[in-house]
Amino acid sequence: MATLVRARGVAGTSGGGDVATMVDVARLAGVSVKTVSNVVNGYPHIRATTRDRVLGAISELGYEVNITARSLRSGRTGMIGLAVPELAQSYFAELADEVLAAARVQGVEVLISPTGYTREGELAALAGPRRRLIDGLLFSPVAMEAADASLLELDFPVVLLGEQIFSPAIDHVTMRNVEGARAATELLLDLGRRRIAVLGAPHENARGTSILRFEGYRQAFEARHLDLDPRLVAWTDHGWHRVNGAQAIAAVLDSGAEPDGVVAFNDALAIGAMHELQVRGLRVPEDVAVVGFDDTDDARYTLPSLTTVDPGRPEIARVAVDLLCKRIGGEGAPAEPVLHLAQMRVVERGSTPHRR
Amino acid sequence: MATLVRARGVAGTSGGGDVATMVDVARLAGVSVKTVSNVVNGYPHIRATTRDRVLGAISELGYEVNITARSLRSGRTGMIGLAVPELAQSYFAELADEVLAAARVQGVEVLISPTGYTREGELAALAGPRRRLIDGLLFSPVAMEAADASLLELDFPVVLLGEQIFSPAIDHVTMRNVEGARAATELLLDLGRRRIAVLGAPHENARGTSILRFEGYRQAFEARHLDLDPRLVAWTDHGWHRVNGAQAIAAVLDSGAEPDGVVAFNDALAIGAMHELQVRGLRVPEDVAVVGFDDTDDARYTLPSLTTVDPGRPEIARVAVDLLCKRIGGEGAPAEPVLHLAQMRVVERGSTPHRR
DNA sequence: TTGTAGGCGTTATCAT
DNA sequence: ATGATAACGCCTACAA
Repeated sequence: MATLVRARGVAGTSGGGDVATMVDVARLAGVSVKTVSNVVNGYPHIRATTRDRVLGAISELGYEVNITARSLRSGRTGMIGLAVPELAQSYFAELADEVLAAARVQGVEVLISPTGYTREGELAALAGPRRRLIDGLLFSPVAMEAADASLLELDFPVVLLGEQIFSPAIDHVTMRNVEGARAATELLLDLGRRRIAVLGAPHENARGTSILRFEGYRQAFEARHLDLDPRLVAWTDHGWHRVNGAQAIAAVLDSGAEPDGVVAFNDALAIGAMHELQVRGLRVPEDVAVVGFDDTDDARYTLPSLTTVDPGRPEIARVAVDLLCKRIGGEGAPAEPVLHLAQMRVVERGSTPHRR
Repeated sequence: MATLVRARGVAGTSGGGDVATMVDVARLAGVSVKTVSNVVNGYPHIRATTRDRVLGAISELGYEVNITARSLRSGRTGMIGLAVPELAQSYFAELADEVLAAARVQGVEVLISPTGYTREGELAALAGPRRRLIDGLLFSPVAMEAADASLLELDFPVVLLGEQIFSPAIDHVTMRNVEGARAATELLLDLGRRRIAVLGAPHENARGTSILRFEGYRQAFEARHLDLDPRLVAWTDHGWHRVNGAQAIAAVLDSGAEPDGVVAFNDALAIGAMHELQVRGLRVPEDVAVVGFDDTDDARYTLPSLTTVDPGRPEIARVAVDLLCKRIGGEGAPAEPVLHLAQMRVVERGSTPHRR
């Protein structure tokens, strides 16, 4: 029927401000739509002259493929999700930058969902209309409970970035939490410190990260047959921000525990604690040596600069994105679920004295 | 024709792991597809019993509307872009969190593109396939040149967040740069400081932000008939990170200029500078008072805590998202291009002595 | 108030 | 190596 011909096709012009489609390109190049599609998608068996004609028409019309139409047809959106608590926490901001860079290499876009440290926020990242926008999800849960683990078995690939080991059936890419916290604690023990406060310890609603890092702290003491002083163990009520670190070390100091070292479970806690120590007239590292965790950029420019555990964040981002893309593509993906632990190392700076 | 009936329709089952479509819902509810669409989109004139039947079928099948198909049909994706240099810079990370929150209120998704402080990165955010994924763009350019301004006149809405006033034809939502820098400088002058270094001053490839904030610094001196010492004016080669602040103040100190105050054009520069000052044995604020710009969370937990200019970031995010959504919807949008300057204020902390 | 018939721009199938 | 045609799932006319 004549009505099948589109209006701007009838007019025979390129349509002015209108956006060119494959039909327009095909008409200008004198080929079929399928051939244009083949050229656009790099299909190999195309005569060079044909390809040149098509490419000429494409650049003449300023044609760009309509990703929405491709998505509808192919069932893939070319986007992956990144669900993290908030970007204002440097660790997640830097992780997001690295995920975005790795995604660019893979040719996929990233849709970031802040989950706000809440269970509801995390469940919303898994369900809802957002799920239809992405082909897979990088998920860093901190508030979900073990009982929610079954929700992770979705009809599309999920790679967990956090430390919550919910299920051996799901891919995890994460850091050596136990080893990192143990190495941080051992650094202080090597320096002769014995009254080492720990900030971010697990309490009732413990997060996986907290449990694992505390285990590293505990192991370091146990290996040397030293006892833990419960007054030196501080947990935080509302997250691991700087303010929580300041409050936590204040509670330790007020208890009369007189710490000579601090292991903080992230850099923000360490920075807050260092601030509070210095405000109270204690010298870092002479009176109290401090070690953080995450090696965020913040840690380089405190005074003194902060000794911290580098968890291998770029490696985590790259491995996780590559793995997720393989799962989505279905090619080259390992048959078994992956548990990848990134390379870890302690970065010694001014908040701990030099080791001899 | 019989071939139009889909395979799983013939089978008459719900299709197991298959995803339900409007056709499935319509069949189960015994209504037409159009009616399902009406219910989903909140069309008012529907009989209550019909709506209930449809809603029942929707929940029974676990149906969710296919956003991709809706996008193809409607020509909108329901996503907006946010193009900023990098998330690792706290200002942009906190801005991104606030944009995401405002977008959630508006019911749109946000696609973040890091532009890496490069002209190519910024042009890529405007062109390329990414453009087809979003209905509008929040754009914070720092490297584009005035000659590129015409590229901003796209076939879809753009709201500029940066300070580059390229064209009066484009919506801008930004901060009071001149007033903020002037207020910061005047605070130091009020305290009796006269040798006030400025970090982040414009040089050849000047960014708009730098030019505007330097103008504020200049005005404060001019208003008091004081001269500028060029040795106190420091620009940075590679961005406004902490390391650049440390290098810039080092250059000032090495010139023998002996500053008693510092105005840094963002908090990262201020933190780097404060670090370098203290490493060299200078006391903040006694010997050198320091003021930053941006009121990032970083500024609260330096030692001393950092006096800074709060540029009204949450207001910027909210106003920009709301304006962009209005432009996209075409309803309630102002006829003229908007220039919105957010409320600004100086937050006094420990890096400047108390004013009497 | 509800139903029917395209078509949004792309890719897959099948044919040539 | 290339072409014709049918979906992908939804929404807008128009019809009833």
